[in-house]
Amino acid sequence: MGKRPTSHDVARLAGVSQSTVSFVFTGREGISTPTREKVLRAAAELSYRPNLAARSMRTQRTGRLAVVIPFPGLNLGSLLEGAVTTAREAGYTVEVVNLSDESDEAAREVDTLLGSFEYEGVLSFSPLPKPGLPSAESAPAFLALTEFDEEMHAIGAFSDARPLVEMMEHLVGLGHRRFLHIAGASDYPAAVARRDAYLATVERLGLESVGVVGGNWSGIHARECVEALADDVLPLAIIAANDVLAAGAIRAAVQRGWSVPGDVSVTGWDDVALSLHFLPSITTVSQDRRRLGAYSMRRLVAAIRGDEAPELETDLQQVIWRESVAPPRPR
Amino acid sequence: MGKRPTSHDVARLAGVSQSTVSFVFTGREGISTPTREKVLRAAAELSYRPNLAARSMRTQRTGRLAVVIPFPGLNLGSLLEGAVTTAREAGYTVEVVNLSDESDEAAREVDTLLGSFEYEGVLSFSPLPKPGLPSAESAPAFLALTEFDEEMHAIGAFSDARPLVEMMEHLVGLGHRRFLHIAGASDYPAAVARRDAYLATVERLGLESVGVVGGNWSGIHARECVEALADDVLPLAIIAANDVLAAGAIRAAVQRGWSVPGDVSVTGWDDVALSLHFLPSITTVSQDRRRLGAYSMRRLVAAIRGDEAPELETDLQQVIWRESVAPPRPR
DNA sequence: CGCGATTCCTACTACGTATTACTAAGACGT
DNA sequence: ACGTCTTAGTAATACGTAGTAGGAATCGCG
Repeated sequence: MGKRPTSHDVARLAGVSQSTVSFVFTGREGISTPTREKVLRAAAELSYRPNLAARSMRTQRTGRLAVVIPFPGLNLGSLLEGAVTTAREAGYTVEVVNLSDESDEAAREVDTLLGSFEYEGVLSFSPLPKPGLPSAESAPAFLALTEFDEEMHAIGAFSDARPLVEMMEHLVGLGHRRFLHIAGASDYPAAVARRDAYLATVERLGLESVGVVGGNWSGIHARECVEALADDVLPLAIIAANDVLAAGAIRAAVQRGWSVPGDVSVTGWDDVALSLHFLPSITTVSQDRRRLGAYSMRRLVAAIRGDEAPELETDLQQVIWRESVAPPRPR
Repeated sequence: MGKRPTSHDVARLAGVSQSTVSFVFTGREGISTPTREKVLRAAAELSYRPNLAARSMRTQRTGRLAVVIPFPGLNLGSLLEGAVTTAREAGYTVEVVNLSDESDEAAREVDTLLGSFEYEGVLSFSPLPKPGLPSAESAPAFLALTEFDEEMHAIGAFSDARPLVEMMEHLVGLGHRRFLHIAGASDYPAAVARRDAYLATVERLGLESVGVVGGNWSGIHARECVEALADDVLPLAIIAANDVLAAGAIRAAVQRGWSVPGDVSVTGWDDVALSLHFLPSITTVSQDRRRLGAYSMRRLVAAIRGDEAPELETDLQQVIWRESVAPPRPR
């Protein structure tokens, strides 16, 4: 069982020079069709594949990107899938990295990542420690999905809170006036964006806000927040940053004897698999995570190549109306 | 803003030869402490990092592993995280790959993956097309988490169905005699293992089985299966392969006017976030997915190095008893 | 003091590719 | 027939590292 074949082996078998083999594989012109086919046949016979390490050393390019995955294991699923597929189409391979949960340790890891020259770009699905960008000098192109870009636009539509506004306006249309927001962890820009959108909408429409509670992604905590509400708060519309928070809220409300959606309407976010089967099923925002991942990867690749950023896709999120929302029952 | 520093640059700055720098970084003995420190100081000043492409070309090793992620985006989360962390500790980087959803296309992709010499090992979290292993000659070490190994033991405890037996025995202890299994997709070994364990337990304890239904991971389908049950099937214990299936089953049961857990007890699997807040909360099997990922990666690394496989960890799964299970109500 | 053993370091080379500079051989126009 | 242009290929080289072979100085020991 010999060694891995090289372009020299292919050249010998095909009766040409190594340069010719290389030209065929890099697609350079000036190779006649018969020669090209001879080379390809020889390569197939030896099942030759270019040595990427050698190529990378020669071209000074790695063709590799890093993806930082979130620590709490926020459902990656199709997000990663979309990103990987897109990267491959662009000729890149994707490596997975995760950061320490200790903040300063993580900051150093990010620096190492950027300064390592191993990656042409880094895509982060995780909130990054504050001093993330600083040492990015001759560093690789960089994009953090969950961060805001220089124009303070949330990148990747992850943080696009417009569906929240749509839900609130709909609830107002149904007759709701009193709202509560259960927020997510504040180091997630998406959570901040939703909270801001909530406050702005309350202001704009002149609604009554019982408050903004929560501040992490814990369903238990959401329960406790609802348990702590005053008895006379009904009817109420609860805007949760998350399906988990929404589920906790619904459970607490039902256990207090409140009817959902009769007394309390609740909305979530993410369209988690169980939301559809919940009792009542949860009104939520579904995300096309695959396209979301693909979009952010396209954006990263464009940044690396110096192309202009691809247009922000707008229809990546969609409100799914379900049983947990209804007009407030007159008391 | 020059070029990336090389070991030659470090050597020049430290006043030693390039070999010495290399020796320092590969940890070879025979370098005096003062010299070592001189080199390290110079390296730090230039913020030198070894060029992995060059190293890989020299050593004929890539130090890279591939992870195949499942197509439907089965929750990866901490699974991937555990695997990546373990791989890094072992000195490997992890690349993510996903396969086409067309089966023969995917088979070719797997072959390419194994024959590419780019990876020292491949870990699959996804069911692989049938002819997965064949051309693995001088191919890299290989491990498919969701597959069975040569001894027909399910690898990685993913397919370890013992908690299912534990749940059934407990239900029998509560007084249950009549069972139903809602199975998962049969190309997932875990689903097959659970179904087999169900059938074996029914046989062993002499229980009445209403049947094995399902066959995919759809909660809607689970609903339909429960809706199709006869009226006189109560009391009943439903063993679902999944929390989603369990949720669908509960919803259908409640909508038929059956009490859960009064008339019907239900169990799931996975301890999805919403299960705790469901009404009733769902008895399920929690998995330490992080350790699961770490374990499978350890196993892969051991296979690559020719070490013997690490012992199968047994406490990776644990039954979580919740409200959806109770003694059958006398009718 | 002689001589092998040990310690510490250096010179040099191979790894497999992409690419630049070059050459040989036709094709073409006058 | 001669010079020029085009086409199709080859020879040679650099990329940055790890490791092999070797050399110089020091040490140990009788």
